[in-house]
Amino acid sequence: MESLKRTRIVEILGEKMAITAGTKVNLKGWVRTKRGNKSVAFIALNDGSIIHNIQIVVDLSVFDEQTMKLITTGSCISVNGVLVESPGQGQAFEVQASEIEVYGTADAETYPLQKKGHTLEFLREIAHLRPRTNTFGAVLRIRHAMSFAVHKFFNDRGFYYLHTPIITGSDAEGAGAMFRVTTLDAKNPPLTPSGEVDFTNDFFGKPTNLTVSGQLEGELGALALSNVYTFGPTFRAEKSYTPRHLAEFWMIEPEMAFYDINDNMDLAEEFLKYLVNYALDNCMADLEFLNKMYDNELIERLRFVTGNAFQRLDYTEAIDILMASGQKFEYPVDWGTDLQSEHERYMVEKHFKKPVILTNYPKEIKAFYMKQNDDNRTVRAMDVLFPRIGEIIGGSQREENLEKLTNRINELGIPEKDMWWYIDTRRFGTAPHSGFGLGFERLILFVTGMANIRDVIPFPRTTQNADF
RNA sequence: UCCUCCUUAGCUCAGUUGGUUAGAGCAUCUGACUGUUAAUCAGAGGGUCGCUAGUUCAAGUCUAGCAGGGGGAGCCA
Repeated sequence: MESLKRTRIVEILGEKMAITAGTKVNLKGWVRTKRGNKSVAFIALNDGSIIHNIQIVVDLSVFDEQTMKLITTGSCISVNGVLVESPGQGQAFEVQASEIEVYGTADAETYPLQKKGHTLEFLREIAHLRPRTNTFGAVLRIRHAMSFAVHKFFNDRGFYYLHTPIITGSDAEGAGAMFRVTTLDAKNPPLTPSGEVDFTNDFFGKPTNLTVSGQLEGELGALALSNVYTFGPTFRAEKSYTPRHLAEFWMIEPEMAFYDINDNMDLAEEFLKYLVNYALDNCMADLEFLNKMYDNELIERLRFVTGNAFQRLDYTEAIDILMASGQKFEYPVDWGTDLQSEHERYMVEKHFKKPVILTNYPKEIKAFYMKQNDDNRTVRAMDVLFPRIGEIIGGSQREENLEKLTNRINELGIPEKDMWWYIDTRRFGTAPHSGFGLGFERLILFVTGMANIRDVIPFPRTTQNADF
C-alpha cells in the first residue's frame, strides 16, 4: 500500500476545509456502517476528529471479496483514495478508494455497537467502547474544549495554575466523606495499646485521605501569587445516588487576593459566560448534534445564558420571594435552613427564569472559612444556581481576620492544631480574598445538555462502580 | 440511607382477566439489487422471560426476598 501522510477527517469536513477535491489522501478510522450492492460499497468512516463521517466509495470490481468481508461495523481501516465531490445526496465530498488495509476486524456477531441508537444506560455498561459513538465523541470533544478554555481564561487574566495535593492529611475541609489512603494491611493493621488502628506506622505516619477540595491550599497560593486557580480531581466518599454526583470528579477553584464578594461574583459570571461562549464558537458541530438528538433547546439556552445578566440577590430576599410565591413546597421555607432543590429550581426556572447568584447565607449552614458579616448571623457566601443542574458554583469571600476565624473554628469543634498552617496566613500578612469552586462535570452537563453526570466523564466513579 | 419505577432475543420494546408452541423492529447469517444515506427486498438462525423461594391444576403475568439499573430526596460541585 502506498505510504501517504494521514489526513484527519476534520481537515476535510471541518470548517476550515484544508483539503480540496482532487487530492490523494490517506484516511484511518473506524467503520460506522457499510452498505451497497454487488458493484459498489459505501463505508461511513469516523476517526473521532469531528462528529461527521466521511463516505468511502469502493468499486467492488477492484477489491477482492475477502478484504471486503473483513470491513464491518467497528473494524479499523486505512484507506488511500482521491477526494472527490460526491455525486450522491447527503454529503459534499467522498473518497474514491484505491487501496484499503484492514488494521483490526470487529466480529459482527459480538461487536456491541450498532448503527442504530443505544440507550445511555446500555452504553455505560460498555464504557470502553462508548467513545466510538457520536454522542460520546461529541461530549468528549466538548469536554476537552472546556478544559482548554478554563486554562486559557485564567492564563489570559494573569492567574497562575497551582497544583494542590491529591493526598491530604487534614480532614477539616468539611466538604463531605473522604476516601482513606493507607498502605496498612486491611486484614491485620497495627494497633495501639487501646485497640485503635495505629497510623504512626502508616506511610505518612498519620491518617490521610484523598482531597475533597484544593481550596485551603489555593488560599495559600493566592496569599503569595495574588490570583491562582486549581483544576484537578477531587473525591467524595458520599453514597450519592443522583445524576449530579460522582465519587471522583474534577473541580476548578480560583482563589483571588484583594477580591471581595462582588469581585468574586463578577469573576464567576464572566467565567461561566466565557466557557459557554467558547463552546458556541468552537464546538458548533457537536452542539448541533446534541441539540438535535437530546435537547432541542440546548443551543438556545446556551445563547440565553451568555446574553443575560445573572440575577443576584440575598438569601434573605430569596426566602421572602419563596414565602410570597404561594407555591406548595414539600419542605417548608424557613430563614436559617438551607434551600432545598425544589426551592432553588423554583427561583431559577420559574421566578427569574435565568441563572441566579445567591449571597449572604446564614452562617450556620455554611463552612467555617467564610467571611462573617457585621450582622453576626450571615456570611459572604455565594452559590450560582443554573437551570436543570442546580448549584454549579459555590464560593465565598474568606474570613481574613485571625480572631474571627479561630473563634469560628473553635465554635465548630475543628481541631486547631490540624489547621495551623491555614491559620498562619491570617497571622502573617493576611489580606481580603475570595474564591469559588466550579464542578467541571456540572459545567459539561449544562453545555452538552446531557442529563446524567455519568455520561459526561469518560470513566465515571460512583459507589459500587469502578469498572474500566 | 429513604421513597418510587424498571429488568422478556445482541439492542430497543410488545406480551390482554394467570391458560397450549413467548412476538415485533433493528442487528447477525444467506440470497437479490449498478450510487447507498439508520439503504431496500426475500429467507434463516437466535430466549434459563434478572436470581431464589412461594401461591396455583397451570406463572413472563400474582406474592416475598435478593441482585442490577433508572428517577426523586438527602449530602454537595
